[in-house]
Amino acid sequence: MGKETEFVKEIASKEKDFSQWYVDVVRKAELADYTPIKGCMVIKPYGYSLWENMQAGLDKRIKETGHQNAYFPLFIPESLLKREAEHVEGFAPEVAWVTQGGSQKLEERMAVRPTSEAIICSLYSKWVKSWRDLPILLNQWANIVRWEKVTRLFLRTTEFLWQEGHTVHRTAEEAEEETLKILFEVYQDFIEKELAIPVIIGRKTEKEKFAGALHTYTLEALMTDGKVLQAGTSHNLGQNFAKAFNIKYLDEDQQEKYVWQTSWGTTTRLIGALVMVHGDERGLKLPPRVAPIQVIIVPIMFDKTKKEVLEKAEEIKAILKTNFRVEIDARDEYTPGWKFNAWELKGVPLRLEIGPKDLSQGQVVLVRRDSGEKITVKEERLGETVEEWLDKIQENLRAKAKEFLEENIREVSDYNEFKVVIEEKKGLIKAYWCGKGDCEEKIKEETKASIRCIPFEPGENSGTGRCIYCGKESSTLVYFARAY
RNA sequence: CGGGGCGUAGCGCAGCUUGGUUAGCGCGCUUGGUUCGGGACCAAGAGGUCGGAGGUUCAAAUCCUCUCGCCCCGACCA
Repeated sequence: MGKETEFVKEIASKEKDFSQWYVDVVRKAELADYTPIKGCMVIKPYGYSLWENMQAGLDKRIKETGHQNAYFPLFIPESLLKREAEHVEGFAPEVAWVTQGGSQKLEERMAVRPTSEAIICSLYSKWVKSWRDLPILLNQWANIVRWEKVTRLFLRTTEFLWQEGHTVHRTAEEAEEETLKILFEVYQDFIEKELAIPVIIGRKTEKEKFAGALHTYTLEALMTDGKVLQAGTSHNLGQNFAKAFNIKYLDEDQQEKYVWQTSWGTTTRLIGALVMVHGDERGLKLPPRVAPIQVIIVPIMFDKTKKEVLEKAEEIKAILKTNFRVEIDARDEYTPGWKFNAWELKGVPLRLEIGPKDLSQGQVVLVRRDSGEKITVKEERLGETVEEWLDKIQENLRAKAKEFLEENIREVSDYNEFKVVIEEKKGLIKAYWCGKGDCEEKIKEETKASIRCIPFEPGENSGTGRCIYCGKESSTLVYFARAY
């Protein structure tokens, strides 16, 4: 590896200092940077372009499953936020308050939304009268503010971007069905297919669920440092908010009933996941489906042939542009080698080199970011080859991540072994749990590992075992890990 | 919010212990020229409220107090 790493002068070693590597990649790849405001980052054009591609993939799925976008206010009056007791208690420590408008002190202070259940439910109570008004299936793309004590680029910032869905249903079954539909058809499908990140799916424990929800489903992704990141959540709110906000409808049977609700969200945090799942010593590695630039053309410009090479590069760009996101790096002041490294750091999936030798032979050179594999392609086969290779890269990234995930799930039945594994190997541990919050808490205190989720698959694990902590007989097998 | 570390040119750092005239180095940047298939080279230049505020002193990047920010490890979270 020695010689390989010599190329990377700008970022810390992923092997030796993962945290610093992460920060370096985010900044040097120009995804984001710090700002004069504590805990708030700027998402730079390259990073924002990535986010836009991610938004498009999510938005498409959200709409395909019958939802519409809307936009609700940034501010939430304190009285509304306080309606649902568990909810306000959960968010209280991290709410930012507006107490003054201009020179006037406000009669009632307003929260800058830490999430929008309260404001949206207050409107739903106005909108819902009859069973014919249901369901309501809305999503909003918005910014959120949570006054976090410790922040990290993309992973935890004071202000962040997300989408939050808020739905209202007639029956409990319908709400549960919605919660699961979002989990699988929207989130899992998007994260695995577009981001090439495999996820572990399941239900959160009481301790870990959303404040105010009946229960929370989650998608957990494993980062290459062995810690997991919650990639998305889908909550079945039951009737908690319906009762707090008085959302009732008159049913066909002439009975007045409370509605059943869900909410669900994913955030710009997914960008952090992308970095930490696929990145390597040389920087970012972006899945082609969401990469802002899928093909970067680097012309090899000798004095005598510069003009012809550039013309050909433009011609190729024009052809590829109909199907792919492609750019030319024709900057005079950098050598090809420098450009190769720079675009690798930025994670561009495919590099296309074209020089005088290629010109004379009607070919170009293609190089994969994920494997380093290099081939020459005849010009007439370029379009199909690029398409094929982008697909292969997407699939390879997914397969690599999947392999890493599977290698790092370990079933453990002895608590001492648990401690050793979590400390030395990290990753996910599958173990039986008695269901008591006490055991969950003790394990977290002693090992820093939390229960990430209770997986769905009871079928194949219908056996029983002993709680990893107290030894009590249990049929609940759960995933533990240290998390971001 | 507790423990630790850091803050000096765009980036990475030296100088601080033991205060002293003009604050250095590498990369980057500007100009000119030669280059270009894996981070090119030569020459000449530009660039600093030493994170901020206050204090000690004839004199502060250096000593003292306060403060802001970032990173790491904990408690909290998407």
